[in-house]
Amino acid sequence: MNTLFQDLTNLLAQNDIRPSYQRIKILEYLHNNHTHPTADDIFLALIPEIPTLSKSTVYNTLDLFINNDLVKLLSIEDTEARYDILTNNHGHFKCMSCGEIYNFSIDIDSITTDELDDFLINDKNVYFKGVCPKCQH
Amino acid sequence: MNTLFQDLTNLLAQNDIRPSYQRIKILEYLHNNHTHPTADDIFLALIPEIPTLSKSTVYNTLDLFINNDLVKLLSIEDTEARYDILTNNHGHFKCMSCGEIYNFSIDIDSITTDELDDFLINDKNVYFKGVCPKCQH
DNA sequence: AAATGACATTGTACTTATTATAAATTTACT
DNA sequence: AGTAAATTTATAATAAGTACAATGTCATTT
Repeated sequence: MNTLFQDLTNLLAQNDIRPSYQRIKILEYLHNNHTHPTADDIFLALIPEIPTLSKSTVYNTLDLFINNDLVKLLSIEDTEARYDILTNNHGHFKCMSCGEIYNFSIDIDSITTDELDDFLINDKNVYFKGVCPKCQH
Repeated sequence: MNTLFQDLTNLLAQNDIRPSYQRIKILEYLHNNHTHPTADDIFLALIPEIPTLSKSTVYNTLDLFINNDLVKLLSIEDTEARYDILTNNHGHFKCMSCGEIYNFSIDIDSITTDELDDFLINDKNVYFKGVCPKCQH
């Protein structure tokens, strides 16, 4: 059958999150689309399959995933939040011309400073901005 | 007299920005307050001195400063934009408990990857999130 | 298997940061 | 001083996100 669906169901259960259809579908979308979607992107993508889906559910579910470290919130975009399923360390580059957000691999753990020795660090982000190759002419 | 006022006036003139009273005052506030203020913080701080000040002017002026590389836009905060007068390389730490944003020195130039060789990089940001010493108990 | 209570989803209304726009004011220049 | 351009202001519009109450769903107990 659909083993991804089953895997994601298990992943949710492992995190003590009741694997509702909406939650699995949202997680599945994030798993299949590493495009740093907005909440609205996710909503619009799923509405054909789940016509009753509410935006509140999308927001609630994303918050739930963030609090359980399944999903990471990106603040690279000024106007609206973007979401990224949690993967290995990587930075994000935003093209100021076309708006696309690219991943690039980087060892974020190695970025450190003894000025923060007394701080509890839960999350590290590296954001670059500029112009991507496609937009350089 | 007030030499800072004069210095900031000159700084604006050097960047081909007409040094209006509002612009100088907004720049002065950012110079004196490295607190990563929101547009509203700036507006509320200046309204006693400039009763006619409009929020549009604050937004317009901040955009102008950003486009002239006098001010940097921080996207560490999800809900509203924060502004930082341009200084040396440093990262930002946001305490998720009290919301305060701390600076820490870091050599951002040394963060690089050959994956972005063909990208034009204009801006690099390092954001950490966690709990500051004051809030750890 | 029905009842119960907890949890999840939905829809609506609301809040609020930001943007757009047009009018009014100020400034620079002839 | 008069005029055009730049700047500021005020208001209205946009849109992301939140709050909340009502509805629906699920799991467990009896």
